Amino acid sequence: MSNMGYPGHMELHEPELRDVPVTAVLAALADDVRLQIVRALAEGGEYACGTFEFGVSKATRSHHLKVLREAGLTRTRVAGTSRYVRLRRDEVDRLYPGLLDAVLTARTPS
Amino acid sequence: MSNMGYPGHMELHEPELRDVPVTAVLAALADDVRLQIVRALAEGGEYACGTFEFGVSKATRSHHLKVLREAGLTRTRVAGTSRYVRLRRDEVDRLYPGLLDAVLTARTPS
DNA sequence: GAGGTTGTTCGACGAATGTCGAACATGGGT
DNA sequence: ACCCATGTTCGACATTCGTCGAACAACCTC
Repeated sequence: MSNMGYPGHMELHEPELRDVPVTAVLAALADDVRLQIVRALAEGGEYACGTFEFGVSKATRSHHLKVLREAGLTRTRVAGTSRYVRLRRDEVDRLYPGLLDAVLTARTPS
Repeated sequence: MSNMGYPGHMELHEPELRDVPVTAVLAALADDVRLQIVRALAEGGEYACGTFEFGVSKATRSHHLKVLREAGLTRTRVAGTSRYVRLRRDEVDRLYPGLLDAVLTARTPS
């Protein structure tokens, strides 16, 4: 069992939320597809990336998940060929109280 | 000159906050210059547009104030050649409780 | 009215963003 | 080993965005 480094695969960039500019966090949430992803994640638990089928290609989906991750909003666990994403709810709520609640409960203006 | 139906002055577009998509509200706040403006406005009261000198030209400043206004975040009162802007704090707080507080109290991770 | 102040609008430009298909990488199954 | 499923990365492309100077419009004061 080699407990040494991880030569083969890239480490996932998951910054601390406090190191991310507020504008980056807001920009990450200011997209319809990403907001749908966040809403789905807010149900709780982990979701494989492939779960999110919102009318975009898998390349685009991967891009959006990267934006959310690098904004400090999600955490990703690698398991085999799949990656499981979950919302960093407690951390977001602690640093930005009310932000997620405000965004998630928003009604879409018909 | 005859009156050609051309309006004497454009009406300011100030939508109701509930008619603005959440993504538009978030996008309006996801900019450094606009965030500085909102922070200044959060002090309370009205501010003339020229008050905001944040290293951008007056054309850019006018653009940012338009974005904030059309996102339903600010209200503008015309008085002579000046325009006085104020934050629609109550309405924002009512529709998105915690949003402004979360954004305004954010520390810059510089 | 002339001139100055305040703010908006109009192109124009570069940068950033969302999107896709295709190629690639990795791991699981048979 | 081969194939397939899951995701990422790489151009490429169109669109949007932030920025500016210049022109314009409205207003106030002399």
